Amino acid sequence: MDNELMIRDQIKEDLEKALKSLQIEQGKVEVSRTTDSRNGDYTSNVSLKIAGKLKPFDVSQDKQSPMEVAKKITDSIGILPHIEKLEVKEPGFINFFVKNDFWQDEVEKVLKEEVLSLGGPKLKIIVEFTDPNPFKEFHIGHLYSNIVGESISRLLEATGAVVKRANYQGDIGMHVAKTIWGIPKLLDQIGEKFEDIEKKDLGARVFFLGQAYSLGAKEFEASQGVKAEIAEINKKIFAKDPSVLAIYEKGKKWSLDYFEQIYERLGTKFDFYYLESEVGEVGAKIVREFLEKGVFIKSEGAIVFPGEKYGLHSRVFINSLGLPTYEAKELGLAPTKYKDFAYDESVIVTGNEINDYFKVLLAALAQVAPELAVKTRHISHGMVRMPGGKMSSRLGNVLLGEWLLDEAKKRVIEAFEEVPAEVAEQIGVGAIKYALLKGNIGQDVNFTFEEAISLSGNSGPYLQYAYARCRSVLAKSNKQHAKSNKFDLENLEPEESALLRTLGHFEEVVLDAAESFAPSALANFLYEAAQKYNSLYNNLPILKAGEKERGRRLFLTRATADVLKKGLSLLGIAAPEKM
RNA sequence: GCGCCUGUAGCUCAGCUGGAUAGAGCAUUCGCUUGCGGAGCGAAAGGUCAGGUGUUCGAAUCACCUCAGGCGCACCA
Repeated sequence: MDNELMIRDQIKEDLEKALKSLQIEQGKVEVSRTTDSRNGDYTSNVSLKIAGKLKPFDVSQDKQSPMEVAKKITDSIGILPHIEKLEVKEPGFINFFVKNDFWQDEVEKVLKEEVLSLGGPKLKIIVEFTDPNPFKEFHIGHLYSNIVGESISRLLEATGAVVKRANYQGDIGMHVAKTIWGIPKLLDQIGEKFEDIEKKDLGARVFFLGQAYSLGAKEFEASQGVKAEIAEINKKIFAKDPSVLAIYEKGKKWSLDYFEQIYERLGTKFDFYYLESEVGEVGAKIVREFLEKGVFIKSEGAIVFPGEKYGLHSRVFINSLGLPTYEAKELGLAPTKYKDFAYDESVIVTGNEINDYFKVLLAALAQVAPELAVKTRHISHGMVRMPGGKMSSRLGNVLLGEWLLDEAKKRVIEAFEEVPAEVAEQIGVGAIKYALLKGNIGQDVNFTFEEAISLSGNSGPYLQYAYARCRSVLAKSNKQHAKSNKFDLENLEPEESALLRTLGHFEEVVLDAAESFAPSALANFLYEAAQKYNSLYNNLPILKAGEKERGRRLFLTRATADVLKKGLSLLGIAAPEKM
């Protein structure tokens, strides 16, 4: 998009101008998309809002009627370039009907762009997401975080921002100590030696670590003695004690290599990796420095941030052993990121179970680095729930991210006939991504394979199928027709008009989705577009239509394919040509 | 106990910076193929927007209360 305003904003400006010329004071004018095409393309409720506050033009009345105000406004607006007609409707809405050729131009603009670019400010934004922990499982929560973070990153890029992806991995802390404590115990239980484990493939090795963690975590809670042993191991890990170092380094590498395999499947490439072991000391230093300034206080041998002062709760930043907790590490992470990339905005995507914790953290950050705190934005997502109960890595009944991907692919292969493995992967991963992104990210998702894959309806495969169908129609068309853009826009069939208008809103929807960090807004828009195309496809001939209609419908087919492909890509979903 | 989030059709969810007749998908019932991919399309049926009070010309949307569920509340992350 060039510097031109979006039509919605143009209408807004026109309304504001009209109000000014009528000498009506009104701060914000709202213009929104209509839900019913009979009411035009855009509507404003401005006269309803202001009528009650205005002095009557006519002294015989004690109030302005919204209808009258709306009429005065529309008279004052006059004729606008892209507007077919203006209408005032009870009880006082002003409806704008946009010309067909404007929508055609909008759609063509999108078609011309290789990559969608809304030409917004080139903000520097760092987006942190996924954040799995070495020595623990990569579970479906991490998968969700990755899918949300990747989509948000792509949406922000589309607006013109320069986005860097960051991944923060907890390679040090109590969970690591629990795993390392659990390793020899687990080896005993299964009657194997560490050397045996080393010979296994990567997935099996990482699975072993997860089991060891689960064992350690269980015993940690069950026994005071074990608790002390694990705390001791934790101290040794921080001190890089030779008795634990070798196994620590090996386990860490296994985990990180394994995570990398999953990122590749998901289509994420991180620009920065941060490890807790690296930012821990930075954070601890900050805490000690601000302990003297009174931001932090000592309590029961630990250093805590007194959150109650800010209407929150207190949290430990440095524990009584002198080791930084996650909180202190996170405090060190903010300036470390900034050193790598002087961001305008820092977005952190996590599960919503740590919302309150994050508020405390941001309050602490506001004390030690206010300039960074104001740039930081926490986006949280809900839990992925599957029929069959809760998951907990502590109890060892966690659902692995890799399992979800494999299972989806397997089911795609079963359900589809003769689908190449590569396409099955794209459909499977796309199905999962779409299922997780089509709802509000802040809420929990009830995930079922049936809904995500095998059923029709609002699903990834439905959108991919619509795309593949468009490609198929285009492949069978005369190429010259498919490329000509000039055609008759008079007497559009309802299906054509509805589709053209929907597609024309693409950029507006992407912008809104990016601004509100809501991939679901885009997902639902794409579904609407696919539905409208399918409706046209089923009700009107395309290739066998008359000359005039064929050109027009092929253009719409091409535009639908393009919007679906670009839109799905912003959700991180591939669009196979055939499926 | 305190804090945050959630409650919309049988089920899963959109809609929430107040606006026009509350929308989809699944499931149920009926229909559409001598045509471009039927994994599709069309239609029917399905609602006390948890309940109550308030604010407003107008409330699913805002405020307050009640009920129900989820999550969190100091040395895990």
